[in-house]
Amino acid sequence: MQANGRFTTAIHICIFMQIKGDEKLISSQVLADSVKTNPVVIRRIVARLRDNDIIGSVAGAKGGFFLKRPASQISLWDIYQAVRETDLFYKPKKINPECVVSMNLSELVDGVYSEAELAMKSALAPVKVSDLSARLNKITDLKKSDFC
Amino acid sequence: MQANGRFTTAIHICIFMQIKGDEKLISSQVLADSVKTNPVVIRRIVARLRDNDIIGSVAGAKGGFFLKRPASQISLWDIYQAVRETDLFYKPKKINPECVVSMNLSELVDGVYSEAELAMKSALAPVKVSDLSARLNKITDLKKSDFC
DNA sequence: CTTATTGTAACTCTTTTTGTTACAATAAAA
DNA sequence: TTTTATTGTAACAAAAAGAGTTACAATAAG
Repeated sequence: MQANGRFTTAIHICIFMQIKGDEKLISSQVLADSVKTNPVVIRRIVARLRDNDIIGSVAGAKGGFFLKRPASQISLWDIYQAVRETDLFYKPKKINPECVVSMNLSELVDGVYSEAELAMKSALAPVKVSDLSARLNKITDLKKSDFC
Repeated sequence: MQANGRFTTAIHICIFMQIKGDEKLISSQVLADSVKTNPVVIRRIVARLRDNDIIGSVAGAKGGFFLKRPASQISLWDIYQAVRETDLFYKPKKINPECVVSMNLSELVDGVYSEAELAMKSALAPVKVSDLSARLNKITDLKKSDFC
């Protein structure tokens, strides 16, 4: 899996919670079953979403998670920012002080890399969790009962 | 280093070759010194650029690499495509057949992920290796002699 | 022939990510 | 108040991806 496995899983979590978590707390175990992973992996991703005010949590028996905002106000860009660890592109740390190219490379690519990231933002920001849920509904004509 | 270390290094190589490799072959050893890595690492990246008609090579003594096209016709998008291994975003391989969200997630994110990639292309494609070299020239007022 | 170089395989080392175990903290419920 | 279900997190193991290294056949210049 790549650095962005978290991103796709976080989207999964948010869609799941919109559909299934309406007025109800969802546990990390239920999410883990849906995603086919370990509850701790879920809690780690949720921790990042919690830090970014996307998800809230309740401890103790019958505790769990809930969406902290309407799904229509959670964009894929919000999620991407919450769960990403490293920069989109790598900037070199080993610099050869005797080479003008090496010395200036970071500065040279800096502008373009920022542009690329902004471009990505412009693609991800307009898409909300609710848009994906709506499309899922359209695809599957789903009833709340008929999924895990 | 991340998955995209290759990308930045490949840009480094191309800029270096435009400035220093004018009418001259550049060896993997010289590039490795500039990048502060091993010649084999360079040859591996160059192999990808070669497969994409960005760089050509000559074997044997006094052999080396050369830009196969004018630097003004090599975009960062060309380089990105040449050296990238995995998709920009991860699509899940473990699918839970009992969960509608899991079952349809790939299809749900597919469109947005493509849009994000296209957005990135629109940022990277207009920038050519020659643009970066030109800016390097402006920054450093470089003479061919004064770098490694 | 000798030498310098690419191309590539095979392997190790390092870093990143994911998975797992364990347990304190918490709150519901009996 | 004890039991139970749950989050939060630390610590560690396993897996995957990358980068670095060694080795060597193939090639071409001199």
